[in-house]
Amino acid sequence: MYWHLVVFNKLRQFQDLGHQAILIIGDFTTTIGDPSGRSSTRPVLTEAEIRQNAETYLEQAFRILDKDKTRVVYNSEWFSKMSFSDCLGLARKMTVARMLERDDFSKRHRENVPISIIEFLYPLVQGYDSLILDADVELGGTDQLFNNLVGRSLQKDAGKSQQIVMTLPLLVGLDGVKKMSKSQDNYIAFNDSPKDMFGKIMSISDTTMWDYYRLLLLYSAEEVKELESAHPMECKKALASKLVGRFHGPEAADAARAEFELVFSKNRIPDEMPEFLWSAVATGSEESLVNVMAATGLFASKKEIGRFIQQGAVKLDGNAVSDTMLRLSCPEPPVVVQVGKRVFFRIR
RNA sequence: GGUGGGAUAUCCAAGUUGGCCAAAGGAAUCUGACUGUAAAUCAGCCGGGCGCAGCCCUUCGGGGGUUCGAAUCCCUCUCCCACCA
Repeated sequence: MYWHLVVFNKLRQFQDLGHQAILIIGDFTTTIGDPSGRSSTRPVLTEAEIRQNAETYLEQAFRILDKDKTRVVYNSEWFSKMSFSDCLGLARKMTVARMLERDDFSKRHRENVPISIIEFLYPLVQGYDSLILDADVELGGTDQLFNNLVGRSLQKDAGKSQQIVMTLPLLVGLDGVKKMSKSQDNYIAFNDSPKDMFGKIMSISDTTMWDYYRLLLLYSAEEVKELESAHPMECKKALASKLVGRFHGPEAADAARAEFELVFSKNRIPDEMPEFLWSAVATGSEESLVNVMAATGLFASKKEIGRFIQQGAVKLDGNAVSDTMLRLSCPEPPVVVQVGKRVFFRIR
């Protein structure tokens, strides 16, 4: 996910300056659930899901980080060995009053939204990571400030030198309002296809775009200012090209840009799209458009398809369809069905 | 431990003298218009099936019941909140 790029970028800078990075996989922590910024308790993931997540995470990380200067640790290494009395000993280090300093907790407490005790433990658990690893700098989003500071107290308590906490601005998601996160489904993934990635970036708002320039491409304030005099759309295309290029290479970026311009700026039909054989989507020589579309499995229901047609979102070879009862026969030559701005498929 | 309040669609939230409830309103998503797949604005849609101005099915925390008929009444279970202890 793109948000990670913000942290990875910073880590990479540290590496380039000769530091070693440690990535902590919170495989243990995940079983608790991070309360950050959410109003209800997070569902617990299974072990298999956690492992899978960790793998994709690392794969993404090493697109940016220097593998030789990175150490990967799993926090289950130390937490799974802890006894209950160890746990209580850790809990002793924190008071409820201090915990309620945390904005998220005090807010939920005020509004009578449940806070599970286990969530109170989370900052301690995370702080303990720093203690075990003798961290000297910890990076995180601004929403992690409290948790990271707990690491400092634990280190101080243990008579060790205290880590520096460096918080990084959160990345706004595609909606332009909430922070980018998986649960909000407003994210761009590192492994999104070039086409999707390009499209997602083009859909962000102009204000969000400058954040992306600064946080993802590390543009300085002056550089951004300079760009602001250009046409925003051009800036956005440039942003999209650069980012797609970073993950998929320059050729893919050029191709994605070319296709975007063809399809959305010139309203042309893209070259590549899913294809369905007539025999696979129809039962006889004639079939209703609704049934044919439903058979592709691209839509939630026939009701939805009916709505699309009524609203003029469906086009056959570029011509809008208005009749919900329209019947088709095996198309010759193949026909291109377009739904909305970005769904295309061909029937042959 | 006691008493009271609550659980409604993706989220928030009406509805609880039983029928007019597939369920008000808001938000989000989605579609159309305008555009630059930006923002703002306007309009529409917003459970599913049927050749569909109609009919049918599933839904109001879970299960059971009363009734011609239940989101609404009764029983029970689960979870949440508040006050008292």
